[in-house]
Amino acid sequence: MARRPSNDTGTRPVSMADVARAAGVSQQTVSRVANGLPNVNEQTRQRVQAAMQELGFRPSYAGRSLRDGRYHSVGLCINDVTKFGNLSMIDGIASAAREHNCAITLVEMSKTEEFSLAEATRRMAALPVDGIIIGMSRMAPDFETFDPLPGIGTVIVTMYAHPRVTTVDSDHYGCSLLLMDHLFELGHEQIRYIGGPSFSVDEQFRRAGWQDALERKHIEPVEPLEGDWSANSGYEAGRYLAEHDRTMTAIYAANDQMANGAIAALRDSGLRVPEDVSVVGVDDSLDDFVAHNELTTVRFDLHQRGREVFEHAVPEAGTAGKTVAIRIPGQLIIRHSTAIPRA
Amino acid sequence: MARRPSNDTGTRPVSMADVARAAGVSQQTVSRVANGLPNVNEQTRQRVQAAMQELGFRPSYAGRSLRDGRYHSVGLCINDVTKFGNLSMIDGIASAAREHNCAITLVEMSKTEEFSLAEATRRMAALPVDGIIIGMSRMAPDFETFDPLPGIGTVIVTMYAHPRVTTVDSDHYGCSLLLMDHLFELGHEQIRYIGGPSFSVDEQFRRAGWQDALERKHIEPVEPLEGDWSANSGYEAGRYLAEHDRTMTAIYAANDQMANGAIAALRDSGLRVPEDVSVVGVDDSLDDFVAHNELTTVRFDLHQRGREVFEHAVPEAGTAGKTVAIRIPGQLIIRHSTAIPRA
DNA sequence: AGTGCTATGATAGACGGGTTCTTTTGTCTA
DNA sequence: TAGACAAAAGAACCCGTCTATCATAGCACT
Repeated sequence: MARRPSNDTGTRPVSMADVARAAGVSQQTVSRVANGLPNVNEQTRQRVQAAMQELGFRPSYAGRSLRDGRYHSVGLCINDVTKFGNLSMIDGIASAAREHNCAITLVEMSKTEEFSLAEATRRMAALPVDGIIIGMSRMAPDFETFDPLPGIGTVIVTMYAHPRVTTVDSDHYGCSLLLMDHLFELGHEQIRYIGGPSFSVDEQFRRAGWQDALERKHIEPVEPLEGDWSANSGYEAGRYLAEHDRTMTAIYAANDQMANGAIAALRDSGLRVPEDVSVVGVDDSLDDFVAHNELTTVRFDLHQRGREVFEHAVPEAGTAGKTVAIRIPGQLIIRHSTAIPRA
Repeated sequence: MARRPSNDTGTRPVSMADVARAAGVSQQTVSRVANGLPNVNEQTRQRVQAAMQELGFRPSYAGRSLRDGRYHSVGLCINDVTKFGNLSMIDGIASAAREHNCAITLVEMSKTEEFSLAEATRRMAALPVDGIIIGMSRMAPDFETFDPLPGIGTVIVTMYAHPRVTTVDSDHYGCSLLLMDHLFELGHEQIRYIGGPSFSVDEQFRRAGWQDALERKHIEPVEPLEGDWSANSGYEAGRYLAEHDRTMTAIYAANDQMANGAIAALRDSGLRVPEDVSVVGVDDSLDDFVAHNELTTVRFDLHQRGREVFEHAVPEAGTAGKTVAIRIPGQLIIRHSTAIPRA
């Protein structure tokens, strides 16, 4: 009648006690063998190992975790797995986790809707995790008021700083400054902006960087356009700009995909890139998809970000947790979509 | 001296007993409150909940799992997270997992090297998983001899069938037939092939489909080319074909990225697509990256695959596990990169 | 006073691995 | 033959949650 068969008939996993019974020894002798401890007779050891083999013994994760209070896994909570930003997050964290011999426990919240940090931590905390990582690609409704759970490391991946939680992100503000400086040095001043959807945190900071860079040079920023990160939306925006703005000399698209679309639109409108208009993007994400990628862009070190995120979420003993805000700078990659503006 | 402090000073997680002590009730009552069982006085309930709140109680995953023998997580073992095939796997499985209120425990093996199934299951079995999913994107050295661990559902995502393990995959052979039939109907016969790296299982089946389709029509397959899935490799191959093969009327590239590169190469060589040469790809992966995507391709239902994979790895009680091989057909998407061949 | 119900406590055990303490067994030496 | 000592193995208990009993108290309704 037991929910799980406690004798040898059913599907209950094989425990040390089962092995011990089969080998005719006590459970702790099995433990000694399993953990390679000394003081076991060689014959006994072999007998126990044979029993393990035969029964297909594997140590229970639950039992072990209960005992030593560690899970060897880090929780990652994001919304849409397929978005470039989130994908690169998984990738970077997977590397770092592997270095620490650690797994990732992944939870995808809604694909499209925002979620609260409280809800996210509540769900993650119920899972086997030694630390919690939350990708906040759009502003959470409770960001200001959020308090991390005590007793478990928490890191939010976002550009916004938080007084009580460590935040880590690629520098989505600084990347704009890098690109704008590059364009300024070439001599551009009329630089239009094609952004992602305005709810995106990355968008908010990339755009702020564009705007601040212009204002620092006392150039009035002209109406930014809003896309949806896709090449098609970049194309639409590029087409619009080609037809309505004859003074612009450069376009800053907030990601490479839109930049690629914008370039196609400019060329379809009879403008040359980079001779007539320079175009820059962000992410360095085109290589696999576009032959002879010529786009000037910013590349982020996603593995470094992954490492920082991981190590703050699962601090080594002693490193424990002041709240910090880490911004990892990108690297300007100059290709051939930028040039000195026409006279 | 205890490794974990057993009193109230240290960092030991808060247990039910702690809550009970704080609320002045028995551990039993805390359990009743935690699990929403009846027969608890409203005042008592509130007192207990207040204590939980204040102490930051969260039920121990280890304790609970140990008790009820379930982890509510499925293990996923793949090599390179960022490859399209693997990414789409994470995406599809994440959806299915969420529907079952389940997390994914992700382990990235080596980025580049193949791994044995025995090694993969060994690692996954040591984690909190109710089922094991292994993405075999290249042939494992021990595929033939592999035996799944008893007592835990195992699914391999691959086109190869296995006598003792359920395998699930998108139909990487059938997609070729769909595309070839489409080209045959238009009147093409000289159809060249640009494949991925030959160690790739997907490549092996896509290529076999191309070859069989031709042979069924008694057309001799002409030397397939090998790329690396990237647009640049597709460009190189396309350039080569444009210069060396004046009789071909169509190119089948084994993924969209290479197809996109091939189209660029053909156009750079003065050939029109689709008027002079038709081009098809697989995956329907260009939309975000290329404006006005015109590539005829095959789209796979990755969420259906994810669901099949998940449900065979973590069977509902009763559904338990005959070994099957499931191939999920793709869908032909006809755009404007294919046309009737020139006369 | 008896019956039935609700609210709670006390106690114990199952789950599986690991640690600590203790006991048994075996061998060597005085 | 007794004593010393080490190796081998066992017994007990802990980790935290949940459930299964049982016991007890309080209250209300007959």
